Amino acid sequence: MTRTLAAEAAKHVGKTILVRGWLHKKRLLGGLNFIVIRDRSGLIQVVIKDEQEVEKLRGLQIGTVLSVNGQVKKEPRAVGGAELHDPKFEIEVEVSDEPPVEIDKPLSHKPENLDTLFDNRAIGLRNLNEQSIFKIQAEVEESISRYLKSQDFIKFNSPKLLPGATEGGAEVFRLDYFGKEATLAQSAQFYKQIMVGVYERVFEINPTYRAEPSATTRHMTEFITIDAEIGFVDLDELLDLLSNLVNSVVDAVWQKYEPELKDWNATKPVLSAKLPALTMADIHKKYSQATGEDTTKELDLIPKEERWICDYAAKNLGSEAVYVTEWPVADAKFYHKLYNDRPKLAERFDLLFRGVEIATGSMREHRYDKLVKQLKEKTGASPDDAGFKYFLQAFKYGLPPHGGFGMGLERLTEQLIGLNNVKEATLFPRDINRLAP
RNA sequence: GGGGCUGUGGAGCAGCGGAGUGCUCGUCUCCCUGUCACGGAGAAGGUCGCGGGUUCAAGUCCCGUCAGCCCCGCCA
Repeated sequence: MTRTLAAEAAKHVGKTILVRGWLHKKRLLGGLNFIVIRDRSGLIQVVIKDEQEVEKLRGLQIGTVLSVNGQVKKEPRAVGGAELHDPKFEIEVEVSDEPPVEIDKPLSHKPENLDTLFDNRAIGLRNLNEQSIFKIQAEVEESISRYLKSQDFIKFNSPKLLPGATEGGAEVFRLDYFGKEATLAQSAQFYKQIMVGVYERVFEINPTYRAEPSATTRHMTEFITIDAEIGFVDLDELLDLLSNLVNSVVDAVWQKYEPELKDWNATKPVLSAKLPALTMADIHKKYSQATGEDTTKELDLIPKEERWICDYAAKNLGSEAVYVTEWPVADAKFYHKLYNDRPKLAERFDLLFRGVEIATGSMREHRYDKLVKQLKEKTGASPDDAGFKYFLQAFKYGLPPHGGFGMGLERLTEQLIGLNNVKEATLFPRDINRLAP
């Protein structure tokens, strides 16, 4: 007999079907007994009266893999409107150990319990609420791909093992590479720019690695970045594209997973079609005036400012996401393009969403001579270093004006759902204290 | 790296100087024919993170240490 999924059972009322899955819940009442089976489609309840069949289940723990033949009965009292009667069980994988966490009710996401949550991740993820986080995340990823492809982007993959030299800023992981030193990619930056010379519009969704000793609710040592790069654009077009992308992702995810999002008490983000943009100087000024704390000397936004300006934008600009533009050159990377008329400012932006930075982007310096000059000034490195040489080659042989952005998949998921820690939106988080599971 | 907070059966918590570490969930046994956070009766399961100290008496107070979390810094 071919397998029928739990969610499809209601279509087979009166017929005998085969369901395969995991024992999710046992309620043995005596003469009348219920169990719930979980498969990839969801849950189905089985009603057991036959004592011999009940005996097969005795001693088996949640997680037991089993298959069951049973007759589908329409039953409004059961989840999904149908349940299985007169079941015959076959135990496929017997589980006799009690699971370390209960998976049939919500798991604790309190900060002090996250350690337990992650230590038991392999089992805890079977919880339907945990599952929903990563279904939502999968749709975030899918909808990003769909939107970018609809705009003529080509998806590609860049290498994550790189020769020593780096773009500066974050610390990188160093590792032995057959006697030479290699690093783990801190971004897809150089490769996506190189690919602009090939396809004009490219993106990838892959892991990136940072060896920062950060212990916060926003940072991990490994995370997934959506890296996009676009040729023949200016800053306004770039900001518009990202605005449209974010709006389209929010719509897609809410359309597909509204019940799951509401289970997490999520609210649909209020976003303007064109996300509002405020300059760094303006935000410092507004924040300093509102709070009395002077941040006008800061290069970047401090975390409190990020939260404050998001509140401000939600209340005054009709958007829970807001761009920060016009970054001081002192905080710019060597590949950032500076404003022609204001060389103290870079054409860089961050996108803040619900108090957290979810994306960063910029126009890139595409003129070879200027780029080499900025490289030398900013990093002190030689253009002949293996880490820069091939990147620069792309410019020497013609890259158009271009720009792009990197967006954190886990941070976006976290903020869409309303979680408090980016690790909760990560299947198997990696941070300064955790390397397993 | 700096500051703060927290470590108590498998999970989540209470106890904060004094009788026998208590509760909820889970597990096991028994009862239960519509449960769905089932209900009822009983049972098992603890080096109270670890090491010192104070005290007649220490999960409880002090010191150290380890682990985790939160904030700051770094960073995205």
